Amino acid sequence: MLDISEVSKRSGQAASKLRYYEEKGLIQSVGRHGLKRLFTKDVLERLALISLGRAAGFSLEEIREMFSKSSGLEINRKKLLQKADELDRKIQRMVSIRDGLRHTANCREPSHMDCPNFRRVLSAAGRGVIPPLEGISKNR
Amino acid sequence: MLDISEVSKRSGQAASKLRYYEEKGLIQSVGRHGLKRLFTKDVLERLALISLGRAAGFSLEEIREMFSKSSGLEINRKKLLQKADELDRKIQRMVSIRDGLRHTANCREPSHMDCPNFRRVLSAAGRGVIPPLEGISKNR
DNA sequence: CTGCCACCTCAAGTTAACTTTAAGTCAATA
DNA sequence: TATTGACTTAAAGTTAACTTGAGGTGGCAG
Repeated sequence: MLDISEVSKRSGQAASKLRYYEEKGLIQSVGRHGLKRLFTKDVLERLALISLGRAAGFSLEEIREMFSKSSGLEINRKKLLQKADELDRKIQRMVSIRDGLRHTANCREPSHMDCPNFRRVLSAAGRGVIPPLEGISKNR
Repeated sequence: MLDISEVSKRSGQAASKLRYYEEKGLIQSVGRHGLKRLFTKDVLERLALISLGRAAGFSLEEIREMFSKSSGLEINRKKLLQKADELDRKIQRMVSIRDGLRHTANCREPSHMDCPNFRRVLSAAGRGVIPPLEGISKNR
């Protein structure tokens, strides 16, 4: 059993964050000693996974979905694979954007918008990034 | 010359966002017609670049730095390439994380933390993600 | 000239993900 | 037993990136 400061130390996460995560249902404490929360050490694994997800740009809510209405530590493997695929798509877009930045830095066209290369990259970057060439557009 | 609704239509960005961007120094209007802002059409290119940067996960402040204390449209090519490199590193991490998610979904180790594969992925994912194996750690 | 309406400004509201603060509790130590 | 100090809760504060709302202005169609 670990108290919150122990978990904080071992996970590198602020205690306030751990309480916040518990409040949001991302982790659970298994009991109390007086007022003080007690955690089992598998919370550390859970926290590692959460950090992994956060680093990948997923919201806490999305991460919560990755864990089953779980019998303990069980992870929802299907959701996990879904997220991996999602991440794959993100990566594709980031590659395009990276190439777009490099291109923009090097291209000497007077206006980037006239460069087909640049326009292609914008379109790969995703929704709302591409101004239509001339005229009508979805506005919100 | 374009008024704000024209820019909004062509860029697909809400007028409020355009005003906000101007306030933050990311775009400029070139004059007024009465109260109404007037933009030249190269603002569209600028906006495309901003969207590009946002889609890549850069903050408005970071994006602002990508533009020179600029003689007009000139882009700070050096900063642009820096950001591309930064993005490259982000991509590397995301690839690791994606692999980490896939691994976690498939690995049958009782505890992922005991799996060297998983630990390697965590460490690739970056700062603060890796709980030390046992004991002493940076806490904030 | 009058009034409309798209635009304006400035302030306040919104969301996510936390942190900070104030006031309280309680197990362990002296 | 009294004090200490790490922990507790609840509420409020913080930041980024916007949006929304209230109240104002001024070209231009009629």
